[in-house]
Amino acid sequence: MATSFHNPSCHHCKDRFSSIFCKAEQCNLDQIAEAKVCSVYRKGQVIFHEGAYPFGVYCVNDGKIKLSHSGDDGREQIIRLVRDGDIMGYKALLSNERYTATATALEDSSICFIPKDLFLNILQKDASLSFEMMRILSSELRKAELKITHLAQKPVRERLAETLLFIKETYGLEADGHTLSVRLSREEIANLVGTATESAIRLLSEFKKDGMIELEGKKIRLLDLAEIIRTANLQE
Amino acid sequence: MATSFHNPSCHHCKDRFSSIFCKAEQCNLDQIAEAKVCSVYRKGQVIFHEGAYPFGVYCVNDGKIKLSHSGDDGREQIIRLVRDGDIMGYKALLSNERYTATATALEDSSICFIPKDLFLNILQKDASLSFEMMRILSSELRKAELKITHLAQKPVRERLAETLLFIKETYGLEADGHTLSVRLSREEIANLVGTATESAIRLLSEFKKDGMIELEGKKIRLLDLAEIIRTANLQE
DNA sequence: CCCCAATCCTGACAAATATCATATTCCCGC
DNA sequence: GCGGGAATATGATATTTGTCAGGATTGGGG
Repeated sequence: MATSFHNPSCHHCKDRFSSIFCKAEQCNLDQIAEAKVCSVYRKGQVIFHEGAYPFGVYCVNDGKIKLSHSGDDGREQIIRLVRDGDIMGYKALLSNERYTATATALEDSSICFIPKDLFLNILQKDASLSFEMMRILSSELRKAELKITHLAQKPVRERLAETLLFIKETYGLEADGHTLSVRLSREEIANLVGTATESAIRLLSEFKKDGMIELEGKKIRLLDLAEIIRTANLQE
Repeated sequence: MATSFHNPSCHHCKDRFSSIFCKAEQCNLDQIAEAKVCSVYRKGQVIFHEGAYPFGVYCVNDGKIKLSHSGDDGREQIIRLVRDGDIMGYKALLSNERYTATATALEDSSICFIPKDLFLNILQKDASLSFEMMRILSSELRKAELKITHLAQKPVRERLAETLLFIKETYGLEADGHTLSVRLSREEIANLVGTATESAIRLLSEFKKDGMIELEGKKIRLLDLAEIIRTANLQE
């Protein structure tokens, strides 16, 4: 199981201005800070499992997480990349159903857990918090619908380029200004794009040959951003 | 433009127990009933356009609506089918951005319009309403993520069978217990499945040959539901 | 440091699906 | 009821993408 340690204060959390709690009322933040439990998960560890019942929401203090569906034939589909300040597990909680996705740490991560009753309770009382929750849900829904359209209409090549840009937007670049600051396996990239691993590998090689990117193990350096954007063929 | 007529009362609306407003407080319902404008849209008419700014939410009193993205090359992707009691246009409103989808009437429909300020205002005050809003958003998000996984992993044949079941779940059957009670063009079905029109037509013909369905113009009769479910290959 | 299992890569091939072309049918307005 | 344009249907073909196979590389644990 994950190691848990003394709770860091929510009031000094580095994500307090960007997370869902940025507009929550002070007294509610106090309650959350009191009740939450913060744990460290190692790379590869599962935070929650598809099919399990939720007992609260998770708020990422520091780390990178993937949320994925396990498809019929067992193939994984990554549906979201989670970063510092993001919460996860809220969908299941709000609709009072089981998790539809599995959360797995992409690297060692420290994650706070907020018990269900408290979270729902505060959500009822705090209009700012619940409005922020709706804003997040709307934005996720918008992204999901766009992804549906692209999956249905765009070829793998364009989707791969788009995925590289998406990873960059989500986790940013390393100090060199080019390297994606997350290490994903080719299979994970394929499961993000929605294609076969071999196709992802092949296209990454092509991108490299065309000078758009540079590959070094799991490091991916974006060399020609303009060309990647062009390849992604975004219109909206 | 759509014909508008004297507002029907929200308190006697046939959808008042199933819509988002089912748990709203009485006084807020009064305000909405007061301010809303109900209009009739003819089949094919657009209720709102992708790219436009929202001025309120729409609540379907009676009718059938499709919400669709217009993809890069102009091909349409249908992302939602809307029925009596559903609301639409809330995503854009909540995130204060422009519509990302176009709403088009699939048949003559009467639709109520609730002004933005009032809706947002009541959402702030009425915890039950905002909780219901979150529940709806969660459920839509869940469906969208499932659709992403299926688009990425399931062949067209399975997705078409699934789409037929989805249409049945959404709009139900006619009195005969077999005919889908909505008329969609083959192209619309294809745009729901996420495939080429010809592929949808071809597979529908196969389904017919296999005795799963019966086709008569735009009427689709589901004859062998068990076999359709088997073909859809649902696991979750 | 070395080995073994994972992962990554590449080619050949097969399958799924889209595209193009062409009937055929349907349905709407006159 | 009768054109005519749109929607539907079907075949031929091209393209995209997935699958399978085998080899190269890598990285983590002993």
